[in-house]
Amino acid sequence: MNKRRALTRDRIVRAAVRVADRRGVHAVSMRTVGRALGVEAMSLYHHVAGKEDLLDVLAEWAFTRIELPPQNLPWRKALVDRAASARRVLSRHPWALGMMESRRKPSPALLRHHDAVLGCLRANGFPMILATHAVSATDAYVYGFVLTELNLPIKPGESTEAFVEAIGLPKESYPHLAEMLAEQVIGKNFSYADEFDYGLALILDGLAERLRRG
Amino acid sequence: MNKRRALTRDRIVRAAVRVADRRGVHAVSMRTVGRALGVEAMSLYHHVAGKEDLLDVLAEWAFTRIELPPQNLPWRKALVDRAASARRVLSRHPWALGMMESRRKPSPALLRHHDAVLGCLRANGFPMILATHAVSATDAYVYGFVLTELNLPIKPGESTEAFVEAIGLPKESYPHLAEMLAEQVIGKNFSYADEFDYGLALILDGLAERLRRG
DNA sequence: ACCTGAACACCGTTCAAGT
DNA sequence: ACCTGAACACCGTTCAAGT
Repeated sequence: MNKRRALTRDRIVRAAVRVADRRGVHAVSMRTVGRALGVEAMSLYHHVAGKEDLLDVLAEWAFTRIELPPQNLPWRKALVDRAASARRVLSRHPWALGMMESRRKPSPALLRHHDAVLGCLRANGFPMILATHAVSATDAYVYGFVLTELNLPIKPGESTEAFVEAIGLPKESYPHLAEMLAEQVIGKNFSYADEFDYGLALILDGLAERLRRG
Repeated sequence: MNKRRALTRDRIVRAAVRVADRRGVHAVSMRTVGRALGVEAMSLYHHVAGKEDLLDVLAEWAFTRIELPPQNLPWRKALVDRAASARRVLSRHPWALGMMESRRKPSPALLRHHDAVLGCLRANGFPMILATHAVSATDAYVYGFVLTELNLPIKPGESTEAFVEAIGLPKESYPHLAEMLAEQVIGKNFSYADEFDYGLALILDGLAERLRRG
C-alpha cells in the first residue's frame, strides 16, 4: 500500500520512530526501516546520508516534540511546564535520551527550545547570568531524572512488592536501603514519579531566592 | 603474549572497557573484544552469557569506579564529593551513561552506592524521607549534567570562539541565545563546567533549608 | 531522478568438533 | 573444561544496473 507514495525524508523518520518505539533503537536498521516502508534498504540512501544521519534526524524529531513555553508565562510555571513536557516526550521515546550522548552538533530544535526558555526568563526579569544557570540546572535535572526513571526495574503501574522483589537482595548488605524500602515503599503507595516534583521544587526555590536577592 | 593467560570474566571486562574507551561502545563486539585478547569471539561465551551480559558487566564496572562516601563525613561535603566522583567517572567513560537506559536490573554497585549515601545522610540527622529526596535529586542532576556536557559541541580545552562557531546559526533565529553568547561566552573565559557547581549548590541549599526546618 | 540486486566486510550466536 | 571452525541469519554501504 505504501508502494505508490513517494519516499521522503519525513516518511523515513516517522517509520524509524515507529520501529524505535516498538522494538527499541537497536532494531532500527536501514533494512528494518526500509521494510516498514515497503522499500529496499538502499532506497533510503537517496534521502538520508546513512545510518548516522538517520539517527541524528531521529534525535532531532524527539526534541521538536517538546513544547515551547509562551514568552509571557510566569517563569516558574513556564519551567514546570517545560520540565513536564520534556519528561513526557523522553519517557515515551526512551531511545531519545540514550542517543544524546553519541550525537554531534546541537540540534536546531534544542537551540530553538533554549532560546524560547531564555526569552521567557528574561521577560520575567531574570538577569542573563541567572537565566543561564536556570536553564542549565533544570535541563540537567530533567534529563537525569528521566534517565534514572527509565532505568528503574518496575514500570509506573506495577506494585511496590514487585519493586522490592526485583531488587531482592540481602538486607544485611544494604541496611539503609532496606530501611528506606520498609519505611517508604512497602505497603505505602510510593511512586518514584513523585520524586520528580520534589527535586524540581528544590531547584526552583533556589532560583526564586537568588532572583529575589538580585 | 596473552595466549597463555587463562581467560576470565575479569580480563574480558577490562578488554571491553579498553575497546569502549578507545573506539566507542558501538565498536564493542564479541569479535573485537576477542581480538583484543588474542582469542576467538566464541571463547567469550564460556565466561559471559552473550553480548547483553557483556554490556551489563561493563555498566556494572563503571559504577564500581565511583567512590563511596565515608559514613562520618559532613553531609554536604559527602554529596559534593560523590557528585564530583560520579561526574569524573562518567565523563571518562561516556558509554556508561548511554547504557543506563537500556540495562535491566539495578547493579549491585549502584545499590551499594545508594546504601552508603543514605547511611551518611542518616548519620547526619536526615529523616529517611529527606535522605531519599536528597539521593534522588542529586543523582538525577549529576547524570543529566554529564549527559548535556558530553553532548556539547566543544571539549573543555577548546576556545569559546570554537563553541560559537560550532553553533554557527543566524542571530535572528535565536536572539536570546545570541545575547547569552555575547554577554557570557565570547571574550570571557566561560566554562560550562562551572555551571555544575552552581546547579548543585541550588539543590544542596534547598536540602539544607529543609533539614533545618525539620 | 529514483529505486534495486548483487556483493563485500562486518555482526551475534549455535553447534559439532577438537584438545 | 575450555577453545575453535564453519555455518546461519543478520548488519551498513558501494556500485553498476535498471526504470
